[in-house]
Amino acid sequence: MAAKTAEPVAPEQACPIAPVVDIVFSRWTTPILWTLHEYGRQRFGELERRITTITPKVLTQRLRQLERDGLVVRTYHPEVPPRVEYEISDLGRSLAPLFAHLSEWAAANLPKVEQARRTYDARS
Amino acid sequence: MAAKTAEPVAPEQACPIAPVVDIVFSRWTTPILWTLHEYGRQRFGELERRITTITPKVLTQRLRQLERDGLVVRTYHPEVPPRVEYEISDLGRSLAPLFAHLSEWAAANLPKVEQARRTYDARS
DNA sequence: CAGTATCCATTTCGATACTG
DNA sequence: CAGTATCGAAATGGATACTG
Repeated sequence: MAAKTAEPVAPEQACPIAPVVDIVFSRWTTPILWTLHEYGRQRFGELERRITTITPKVLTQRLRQLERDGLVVRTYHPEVPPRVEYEISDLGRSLAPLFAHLSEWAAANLPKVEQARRTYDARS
Repeated sequence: MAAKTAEPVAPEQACPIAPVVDIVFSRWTTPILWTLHEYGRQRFGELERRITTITPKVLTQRLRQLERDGLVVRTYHPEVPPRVEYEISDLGRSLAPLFAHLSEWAAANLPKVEQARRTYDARS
């Protein structure tokens, strides 16, 4: 908090949480993780139906990313027709308290954000 | 967690934290909030130098958004040359515990994510 | 100093069609 | 069923130059 002169730092170092934000809060990841946490192990099509506005292409991309990061486990059953199941991993589940914390902040403060927006939009 | 049949819900409703994610974790917001929290009230140019890779255009856009959402306070001093100061608001400061929580998760689990990536990239 | 304006590159997205 | 391929639209971002 001291008023030092501005000393440049690497973009990621300017914010220690930047890396985790990229992993956990990139587009579509929270709806996917939330759905997997809420409804348990499920198939590609179920996810697709529950997250109504996502397209299969994007859903695949995001699931691959989450799988690569170890937050989601993909299980392929070589049957005909093929069956694939996705579930949240232990690592993914470890985010639950964080998401709960976020929910609490939202409940307490989202109305304030909305009020701030109304005030801002009203002036000017 | 029950295995109901997939019932479509609105995209935001598929994930209750989606709205707050948009507000708090959209691009550049965490580096900006972090810098304001870390170094206190400061001018546009200081922010620009500390967050080395951001351009003035984008910095302005994000600061406006944060101001509108009530997370940042902008103070204009009508002098010559003009002086503008930005500081984090009480609402913005209320995110500190959440960011700390995120830091803790990162410290404990980022290595696991990196390991998962190495494993994933090694196969296939 | 604190931005704007403009132009352009890149990424991301959605729609659609197709396949093992 | 669980994706992939392809295309084009759109949002976003960066570089640069300029201004009250």
